[in-house]
Amino acid sequence: MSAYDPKKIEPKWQKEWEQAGLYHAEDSSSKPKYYTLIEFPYPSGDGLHVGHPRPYIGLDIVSRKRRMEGFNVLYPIGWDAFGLPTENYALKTGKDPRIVTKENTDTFRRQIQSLGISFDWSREINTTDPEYYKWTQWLFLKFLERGLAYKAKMPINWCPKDKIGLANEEVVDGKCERCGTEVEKRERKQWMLAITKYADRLADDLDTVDYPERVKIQQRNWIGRSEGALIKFDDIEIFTTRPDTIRGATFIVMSGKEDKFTGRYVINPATREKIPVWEAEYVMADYGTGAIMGVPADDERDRIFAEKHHLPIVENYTKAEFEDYGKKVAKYKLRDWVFSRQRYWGEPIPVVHCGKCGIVPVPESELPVKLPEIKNYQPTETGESPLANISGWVNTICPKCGGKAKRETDVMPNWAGSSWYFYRYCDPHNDKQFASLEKLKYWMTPVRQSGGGVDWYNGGMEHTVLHLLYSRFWNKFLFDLGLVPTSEPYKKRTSHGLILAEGGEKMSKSKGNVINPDSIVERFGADTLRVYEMFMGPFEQAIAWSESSLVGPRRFLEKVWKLAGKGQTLNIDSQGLTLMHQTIKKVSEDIEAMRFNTAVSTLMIFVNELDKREEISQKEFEILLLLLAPFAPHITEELWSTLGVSQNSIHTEKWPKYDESKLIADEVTIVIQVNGKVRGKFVASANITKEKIIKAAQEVPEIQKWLVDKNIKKSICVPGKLVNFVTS
RNA sequence: GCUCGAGUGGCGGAAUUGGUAUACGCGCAACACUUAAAAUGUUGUGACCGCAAGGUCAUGUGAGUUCGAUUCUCACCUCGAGCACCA
Repeated sequence: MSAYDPKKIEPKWQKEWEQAGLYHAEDSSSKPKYYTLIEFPYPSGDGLHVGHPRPYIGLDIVSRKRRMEGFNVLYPIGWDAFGLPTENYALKTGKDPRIVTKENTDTFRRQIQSLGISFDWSREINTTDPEYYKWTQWLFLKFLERGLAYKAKMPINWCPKDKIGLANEEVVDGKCERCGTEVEKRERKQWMLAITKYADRLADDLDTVDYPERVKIQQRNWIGRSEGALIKFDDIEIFTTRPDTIRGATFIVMSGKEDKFTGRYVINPATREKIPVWEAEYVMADYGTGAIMGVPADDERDRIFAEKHHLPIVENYTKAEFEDYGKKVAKYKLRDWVFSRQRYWGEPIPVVHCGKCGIVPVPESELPVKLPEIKNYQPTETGESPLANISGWVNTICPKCGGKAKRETDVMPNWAGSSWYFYRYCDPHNDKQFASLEKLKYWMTPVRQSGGGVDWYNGGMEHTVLHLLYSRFWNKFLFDLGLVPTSEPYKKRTSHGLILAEGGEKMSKSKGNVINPDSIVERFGADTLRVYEMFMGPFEQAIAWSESSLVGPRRFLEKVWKLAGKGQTLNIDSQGLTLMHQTIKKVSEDIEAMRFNTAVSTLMIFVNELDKREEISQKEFEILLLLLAPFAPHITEELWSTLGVSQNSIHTEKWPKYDESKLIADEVTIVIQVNGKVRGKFVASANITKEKIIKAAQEVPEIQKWLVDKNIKKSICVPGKLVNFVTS
């Protein structure tokens, strides 16, 4: 038998799978559907690093298992390619961002394809493709049409030296990242999306989805709903979440720069007493009404304030019914979404400004409003987008009156394209609609459980607030218009941990510690990289890369390869049978719970056991290959093809089932404890009774010295596991 | 400051309806094969005491509950993530 050579078999099978269309999702099928989704990458100029594939491999394993379980699986990929780094690169080099994006996506595609991820490449999308952003613009017009997109004055970060607006990310310690100048706030009219209109539903509907609890908590905290009451103390209206404590209110505090008494008094409507009005820093101007009632007996901060300034504290007051004094309201931390950027590399906002007609949407027939090709990507000195310099593009005619008009020069934030990309995957080549309702219904309507949307969405913890919330908001809006079939976009959400550099630091080009998967594939093979990334630690935890640990998974695959050359037998003894069924059960369950690390170790134990034997049965080897196939798709396909049991790809074979009755071993080891300490053990048949265990345990020679001259006060017995003698 | 996580061998980690702590892997050591090395294989590998048999200690620290605690309760320490005075 030849040696295991991943360089020979991996490209061969990748080509074959692609030609056979093995991973193409079918838009109609007699099989039940399953939609697995990873966050589509931003194709940065740094190329792929070994952290990128971790989530792709994780959901690839789930997707491959689902196919083997008989599902019609949609596992797509694309590129979230608008955004700052590419634009800044263009600014520096003068290179067209389209070219840069093309180069970067070509690199990413080649690298991802070398890993054998079962993406359906026929559905690849790119947010910077006019055929794609046409629909991003169309969706924006829907928001405009329904009054949810509006213009408002909002502050932006302004660098007075560079004369450009800065993203938060470009402001470091209040200074411009490039030149170090102190950043100023400047008011600008900005496009806004009214996400706050959906605040209640975004919070409430978290109860209907399967997200990790900490993700739900973060979303709820971000929305920040608090229910309370508005109460008037004369002309000052305050907001409180504890209106029942009003009889304990002995002062009013308004937002201010420092603690000071205003000289004013107002009447507490509950007690009819005159109370002082103060100003203090601890009251926030933009939350609630910017004023609170001070209840020092009930609120810690109010008490500290009262003690500091010798204000009265009333301890024993009676609870009030707030309806008598105020009205019930809910307040939110969530603010409307600033939706415009004064930049180039984004989707143009498809409206024109007409002197006569005002803001006029670009008609659907004229979409997409294409980004013009330009030479200079520098924003204008007035803070407008570089697009404002292209007079041939800016000057247009009003679609309504035919008079002279100017195009909007702001573009959308890069959250826009990622707020709806998962619909496009369902119908990626549709030139009539962003996606047909029929196809959305097929892919996003639940098959078995309640709740709808993408069946399983995995992403990074860094996106659990903004991206998740924004896309849920778009989904709810489109659901209300009857354009999408479910009120929530994702049924189940999980997250993965970062892969850090060997020293535990984040990988970045600037630190020079980026590990490129190409070199790993070259030296160890894609299957080894895949198994290693799954084996290295818990999937949802951040973990440091370790070059020296890669040999473990490689040795494991070598062992699997060698098993194919072992002598064969038809017999499996009962111990072997038990191990095989236990392995099926454990690997199946671990994949569902994303415990990939223990799934791999279970497979290693199985392989070690088979490796010890002179002969193995074909059945055991088949089961091993089937269970390993989602983790290491190339080596298993190669070995499967030489086995000759089937003409099919292993990836379309049936996922093994375990037999409940075979899980329990005939014999078990019973641990003997004396006063809670392990003193010995013995082997007994699995169905031995308690009485027999206790009797047999006392007869074990090494136990007797611990029992001599002692009275056994109590014997505790866990059948099949343990016995504990408590002595006096 | 608040909230949520997490602390287990030399290293990554495993084990929870409370029941053999350290699975699996890396590393290390010895041996086999080899002229030699690599690769591979075999054996060993928590700490301490002991010639050995064996014993004692050990899951961040200290208490508690229990026949029995990595797992449950309380207090504290350290690290990480998120949020910024949210009434």
